[in-house]
Amino acid sequence: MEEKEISQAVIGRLPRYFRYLGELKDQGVERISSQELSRIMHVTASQIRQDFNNFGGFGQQGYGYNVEYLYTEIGKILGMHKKHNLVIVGAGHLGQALANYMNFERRGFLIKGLFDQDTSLTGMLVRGIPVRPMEELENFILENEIDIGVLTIPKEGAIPVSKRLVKCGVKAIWNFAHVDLDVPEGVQVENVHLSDSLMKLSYNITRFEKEQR
Amino acid sequence: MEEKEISQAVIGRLPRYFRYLGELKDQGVERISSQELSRIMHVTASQIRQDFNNFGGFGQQGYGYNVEYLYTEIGKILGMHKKHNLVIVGAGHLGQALANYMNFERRGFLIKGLFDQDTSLTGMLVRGIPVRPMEELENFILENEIDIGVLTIPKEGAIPVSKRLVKCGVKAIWNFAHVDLDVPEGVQVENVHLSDSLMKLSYNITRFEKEQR
DNA sequence: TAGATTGTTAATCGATTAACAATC
DNA sequence: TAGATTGTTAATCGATTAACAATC
Repeated sequence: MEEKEISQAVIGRLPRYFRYLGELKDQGVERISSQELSRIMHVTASQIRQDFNNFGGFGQQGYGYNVEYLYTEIGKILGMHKKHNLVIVGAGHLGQALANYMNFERRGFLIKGLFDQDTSLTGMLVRGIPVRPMEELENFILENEIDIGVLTIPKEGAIPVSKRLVKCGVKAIWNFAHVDLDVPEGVQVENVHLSDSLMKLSYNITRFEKEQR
Repeated sequence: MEEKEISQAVIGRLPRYFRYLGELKDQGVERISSQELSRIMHVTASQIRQDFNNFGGFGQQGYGYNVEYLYTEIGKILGMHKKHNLVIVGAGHLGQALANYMNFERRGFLIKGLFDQDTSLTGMLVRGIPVRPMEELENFILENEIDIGVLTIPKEGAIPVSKRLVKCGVKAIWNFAHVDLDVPEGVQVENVHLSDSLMKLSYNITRFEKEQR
């Protein structure tokens, strides 16, 4: 059974489908056609059908898609039925903000540990999780079956820490540091470069003002 | 003089060029060829030349690109020479983390105000900026020439607040709330959906594990 | 059965890569 | 001038949209 490669363009749209289907489900909507979903989400019906069909036939001709079923299936594709154990490296403002964000826990992303180079923070509790010193990182990862490392440290420290994470076998890094990581094949990296996002915003503001003239 | 539309794919790459060129500049590198940059950034030289040529000829045949000049020009394209005034709506952990992040200020994104529905936070200082009650939002935006509204509130409140921001004439919204905003043409929106980003990570972990089997 | 809507193939569009003439 | 490398055109590739036969 050949597994075809799904493009990252499609993957990138799945969380949004998942969100809309969750909302429809909560509203008690039972079934939906690609056309109706198209109208709500402002994407073409054709794209919706193509996207879903990458994973097999979720719908039924003449009927549409069962909202609850589709929601569950997309959740499975995204791995939402699994639990992931996280450590956050960098207990500054951003690291603390992420540690405090309950919604990740609801989705199965469990924050198990918080680490910081600054030993004056050691022992501080963030939502009940104590900050630990960097020396304990390796042991903690191994003992707690950590999947995902979150980097919320300045760019200078990010590369060496990413190497330590990889060496302990984490499967993925969620990188908020403003630097590109170089990890071995098979270690997943998802970058959240906030300043890049602001720069795009800045560009688009200027572009629109130019268009008006 | 016809301004050609630049694709968002290109725009999305500009901040990364800007970052690498800044680093090269700091290292004292004077000139660089598309081929060399290609090797460093892991993109094709052809793409680099195509991207830059969207904005006119920055290079010189037989020589390459002057790093400092190219850095400055891309900065201008991104609007990095301009200042933007921001308000953050939602003074929770994430809002505070963003308010504390100095690097945005360095890039000309000046955080002028912080707002929160919870009046028990009113007056609290975050990096010297007092938290204000929501009633003051409109006047504050008008008086301080606010460009950009940042939404760091739960999704329930995001849409009404976005409408208030738009009504006061903000040019752009940086949206951290997990909901799609519906704004008039010309108002720029940049979404940072952190949980979507985590879901992609989760998908890619599972995908890789499947491939191995 | 008739109507609706999927699943899927074909057509189009846009983005990336390759090639090379222009030129420093 | 010869060598290097851009700017730009052409070729390729992939993603999106359109169309429609299959089927519930």
